[in-house]
Amino acid sequence: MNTDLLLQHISKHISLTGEEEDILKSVLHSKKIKKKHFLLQEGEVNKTATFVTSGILRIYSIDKNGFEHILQFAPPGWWIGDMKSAITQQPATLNIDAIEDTEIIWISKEDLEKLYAAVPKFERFFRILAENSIASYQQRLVNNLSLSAAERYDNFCKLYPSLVQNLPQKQVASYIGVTPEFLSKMLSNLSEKK
Amino acid sequence: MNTDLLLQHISKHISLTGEEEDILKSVLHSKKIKKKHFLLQEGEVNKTATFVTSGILRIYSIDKNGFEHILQFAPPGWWIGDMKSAITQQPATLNIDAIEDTEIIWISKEDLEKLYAAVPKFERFFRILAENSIASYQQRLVNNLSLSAAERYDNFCKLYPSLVQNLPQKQVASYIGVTPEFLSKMLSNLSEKK
DNA sequence: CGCGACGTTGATTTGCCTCAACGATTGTGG
DNA sequence: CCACAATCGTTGAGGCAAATCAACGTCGCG
Repeated sequence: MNTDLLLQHISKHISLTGEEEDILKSVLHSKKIKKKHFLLQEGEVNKTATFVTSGILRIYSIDKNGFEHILQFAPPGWWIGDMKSAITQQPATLNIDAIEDTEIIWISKEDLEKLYAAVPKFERFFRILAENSIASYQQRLVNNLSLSAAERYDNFCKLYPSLVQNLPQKQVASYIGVTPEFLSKMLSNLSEKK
Repeated sequence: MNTDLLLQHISKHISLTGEEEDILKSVLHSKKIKKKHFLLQEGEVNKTATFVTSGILRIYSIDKNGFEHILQFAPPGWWIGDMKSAITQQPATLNIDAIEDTEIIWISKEDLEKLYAAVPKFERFFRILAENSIASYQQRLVNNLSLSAAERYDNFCKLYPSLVQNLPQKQVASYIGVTPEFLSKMLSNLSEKK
């Protein structure tokens, strides 16, 4: 298991002794998820904290008409999960699958509680992580409420330049909240204006 | 200062000794905010954690055309803040003001750090708080991406029945993401169908 | 090779917005 | 306590951004 990226990510917010690092490593597991395969499906319970080390995951809901709405992409270095299900241990309403072959590191909810007990510093780490996540959800909401589709697209490109290159266009459309057809027309209008 | 509601709220997630409670109380301040007055304005830095004990606050952005978009209401028992500004200590892009006369308890960022150092349990408390907040932002985003205006209104009424009673209709419109005119028409259509 | 996912383009529809005018209610200063 | 302004909700006419539906070309992959 390649824990380099995870340890590097953690060390940005808290510093661990060798011993604490060992405790952490004792609860880590790794897993590979093939393209289009699920890490979590609506109805299952989200029982782990998940960190992406390679590839890309996405988390999305499926509405009553069968359309997907992407909440977040998780490239390497990102955490992902259905938070409501993780907290309540009730069935998830969100789905997580792999856009390309992906590797993750995961920690079970039980082990995470043990980790908090053994090394309280991790409470701090995940607090900081969660607060950063709130900040980006607040921003995302503001954007959805106040920007036009073209502006949301622009914003997405600036925020995730590397993702835009690697994602099918319809995934970007689903993230910014428009139909694939509309995004296609928007982009062709945009390029002919130049 | 009336700390009952706050202590009760905290005790749902962690339990404090008498001594720890005293340490907490030593960093608490209270403040009254009159209706329509600001707690935080775009451009200022969010330097405190804020807990509402009476009244209602709202947090919102103002777009380039001058329209307000409400991210959250905070009735008694809720925390509120511009998370990005609180983390980075950069100027806020969000505004917080009082919908009615309101009382809050606040903790400065510096004191909060001291509190974390003195009583690490509070890292846990705010981690749990933040994770719950993420869960509701995820749900809010799903709703905004997948529901019609009427469905979002319905949802809001079910989620915050007491708020719907006490808020001016235009505030609800701003929260669910429609114009006041449209919400008005929606509601009159809805009632004539019955 | 052939199938299925993806992107494109066009015609049409629609959910929601804009602008404007008008009562009703609230609140505030004289 | 009244007069006036400000805010709020309502209603209507018209407009626009984005959705819908359908048809078609293309490419990557099994």
